[in-house]
Amino acid sequence: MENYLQNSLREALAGLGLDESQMPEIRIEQPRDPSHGDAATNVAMLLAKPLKRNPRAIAEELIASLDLDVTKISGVEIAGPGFINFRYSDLYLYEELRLILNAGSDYGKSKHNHDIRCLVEFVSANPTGPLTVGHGRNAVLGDTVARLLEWTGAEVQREYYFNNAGRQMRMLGLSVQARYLEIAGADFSFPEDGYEGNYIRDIAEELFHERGSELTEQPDEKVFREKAEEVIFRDIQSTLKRMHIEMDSYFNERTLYENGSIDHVIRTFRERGVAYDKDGAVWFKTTAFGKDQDTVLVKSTGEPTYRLPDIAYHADKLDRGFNLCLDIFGADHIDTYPDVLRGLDVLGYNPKLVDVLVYQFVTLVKEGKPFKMSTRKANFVTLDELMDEVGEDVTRFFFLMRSPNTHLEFDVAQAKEAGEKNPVFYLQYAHARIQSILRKAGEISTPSGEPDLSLLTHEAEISLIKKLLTFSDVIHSAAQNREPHRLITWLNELASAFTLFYHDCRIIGVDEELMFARKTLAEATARVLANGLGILGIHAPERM
RNA sequence: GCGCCCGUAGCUCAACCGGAUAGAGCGUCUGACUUCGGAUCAGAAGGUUGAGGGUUCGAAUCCUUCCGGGCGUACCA
Repeated sequence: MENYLQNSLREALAGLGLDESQMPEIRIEQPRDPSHGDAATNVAMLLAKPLKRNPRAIAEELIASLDLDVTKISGVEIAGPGFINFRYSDLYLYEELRLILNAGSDYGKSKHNHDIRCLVEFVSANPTGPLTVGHGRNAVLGDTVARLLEWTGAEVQREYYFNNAGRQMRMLGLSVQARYLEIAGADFSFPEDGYEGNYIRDIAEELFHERGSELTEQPDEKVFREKAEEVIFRDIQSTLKRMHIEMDSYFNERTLYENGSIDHVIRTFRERGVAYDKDGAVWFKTTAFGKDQDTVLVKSTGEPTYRLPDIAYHADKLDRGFNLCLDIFGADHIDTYPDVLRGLDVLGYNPKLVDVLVYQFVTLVKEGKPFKMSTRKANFVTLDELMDEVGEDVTRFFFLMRSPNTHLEFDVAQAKEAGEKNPVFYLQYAHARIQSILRKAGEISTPSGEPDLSLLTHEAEISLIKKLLTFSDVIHSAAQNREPHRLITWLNELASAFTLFYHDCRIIGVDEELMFARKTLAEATARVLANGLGILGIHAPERM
């Protein structure tokens, strides 16, 4: 419909003597106020300045030369400072409504991004502890944006990037070793910066159970580190699975050392004159790109900083043929990714193929006070604990309902009493209620053949249909902006439009032709609710 | 200090690329069907969009100054 209106307007403008260069961008939007029609454009206002004419006069001429199909558009009017408002014809609405049920679980899918091969990198927590509510936002955002992209036709791969070497992992191994020695009754000293969580003790106990005290003489922490990694990764994967997140691939940072990518980056940087040695370290000349300071790529100890493998990793993704690399980052990484982009540019890759979704942090509130989370200090609430309390659906919903760009306040106590207050139930309830009605209505015989949808003339029926028809638009806009909360807002509006219909229009107990038509509308609504909840990774229940 | 993000109703948040009278939920108050699920619905109260200035037909949205909060500004990740 949007395309249709744009094309018609473009033709009309051409008819007024405008050539390509004068043609403004024709945007069709949905007016906030339904009395302004179903679609509107501001082209006349955009033309007012270049043509030096009154926008309303332009709009009038434009309308006069518009040639619109009456089976689609039933009315056009000029309003306000020069908006042109269109009203859809009922015939068009009935036709589109029929398409919803034909498309079924595919309804809402589009091909907007059919040319995109995207790798979404998210979670990417190193295996030093269980996933916490701090990781939750990342995990759910990444997965949902991936789903949104899939619904707009993109090919998507979900990847988890991790590093199982380095200081933190060593510390983890030492922590487990200390607990193991403690359990075995041997001398031990807990490392100063060790991991204090109870899960460390659990891992040590598991190890003791399997191997007895034969490991007390181990010279280093290797065995313990490897065991910890194995157990923690298993735990992380089960948490993800519980959240309906399935990774397609796991990428170990070590690969980049083994296949020479890291060396290649350094070598190329030196050749291009953007890397140099100073004080025993290798530096990236980021001042040349407008940064205050140059950045260390390889420390004087010979160990690279995380930026170097990051650059190599992104080059690797592009080498694998993806034309969109989407990273899901917390606000603390906001300053690091420009270095990656610059690095890619130096290497000859197109940095525009990398896109970063930066989300603001989750503030954990405990007993009314903000609470600083730390995996090492064991100050955290795990995602599993959260799901035990409020369930998987509420957990996902919670992380999606707000714009990634705003801080998310997470009050533990409030989440626990979430129950009825939680808006996710409003959506699920609407779906369950429709299913209940359909079950009851199914026991009553309906006329055979196609329903006569033209019987749907009530205001509540019409506005419900109109709402349904904007489903794929909202998916598209949520995908393009990487903002899943838009879909939630929209689903709330849909559920609300349905409830209005439910209160005004009975399905059971009216004339059987009308019942058939209304049943069809209810079915279409349930379909769209289920599809929408599915994108959010939330269950659409038959009963509650 | 510098950089990025944020500031909207009592609270938590919306507002699609600058559009028409800034909207929801929770909370508060007043009401509603003897039939399809009351986990519902209708209505009321609640706002100088942090403050000032600017840009234009039009600003919560863009620019600028200030105030307040978060994050970063490591040879940590």
